[in-house]
Amino acid sequence: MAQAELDVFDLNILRILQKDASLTNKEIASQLNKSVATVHERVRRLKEQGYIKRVVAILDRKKINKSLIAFSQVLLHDHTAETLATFEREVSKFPEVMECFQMTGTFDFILRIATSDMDAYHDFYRNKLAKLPNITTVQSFFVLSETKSITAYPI
Amino acid sequence: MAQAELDVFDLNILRILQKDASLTNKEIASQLNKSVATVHERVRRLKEQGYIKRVVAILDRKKINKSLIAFSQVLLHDHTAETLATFEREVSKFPEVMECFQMTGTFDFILRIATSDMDAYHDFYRNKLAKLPNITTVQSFFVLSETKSITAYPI
DNA sequence: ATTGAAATGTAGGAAAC
DNA sequence: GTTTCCTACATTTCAAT
Repeated sequence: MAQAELDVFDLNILRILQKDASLTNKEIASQLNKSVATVHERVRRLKEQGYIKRVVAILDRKKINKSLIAFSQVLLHDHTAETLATFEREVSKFPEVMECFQMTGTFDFILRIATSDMDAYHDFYRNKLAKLPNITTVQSFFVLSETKSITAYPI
Repeated sequence: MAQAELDVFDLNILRILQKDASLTNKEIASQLNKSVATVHERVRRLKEQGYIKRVVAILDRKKINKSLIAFSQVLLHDHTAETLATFEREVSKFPEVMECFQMTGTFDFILRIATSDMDAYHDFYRNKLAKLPNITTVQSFFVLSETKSITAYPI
């Protein structure tokens, strides 16, 4: 499968779907002055080729009792392939961990942790995260307020 | 409008839609052993009451030329309401800024910045971020690798 | 690759329980 | 609040360009 470049029409479709994937092909077609069948075919290809990874519902975290978001910076003892792989595998299993990135700089990983409150975070920290092997330090920062939070990349 | 509590059925619907919002009501109904109309009504309510904020397409950032993700920690000169509000308002206007959170700890804000590469980040930093008023320091960390990245809260 | 039109399936609304 | 029924609309396929 040749990975064709995206044209302006593809990009416009992606822009729209990143913001609202509940729009119908008809509405998208009308915005972009194309036929419904063409939009359908383009969207099918964008999914098939992996540009669109998935379509998800974004919830209001405060309404579902995930009021506390923490960013936790983790430093490991060493950086052997084994140590890194073990940490990544184990930390990914925790449902509280929504994101885990290996980073440049003075620590190794940054985690985004979602819990209901500080008690739940504390429990996660003591009984899950801090029990993983080879951790030197964990430094946590908590979200006070959310100024902007979007999933759409600027394209 | 009374904000009713969510029952197990609501939570199951939210769990499913957080992972795949392209499923039809029919498929959800079959998974949960309920009728399509019931699922339809529950989903309608979950949207109306704001539990579901929006439905979006998640793209593969590397395929759309957003290979570089930075987390930037920002410290401001002061914390008057005016200074905070101005920073929040202005930084939110930049399309590269996908997230902005005010934080506890040794800095004021954490930003998630998406750009194509280090040159583009540098340009963003010098010509946009660093030009905002009242910034004391910006410390940036870059994603080396993505171990886990989901939008679904654990519920 | 794009289109209009046909066929299929789903969403959305109404009425009864 | 749930179910069944019904209509409108959306998706999907296809032949033609």
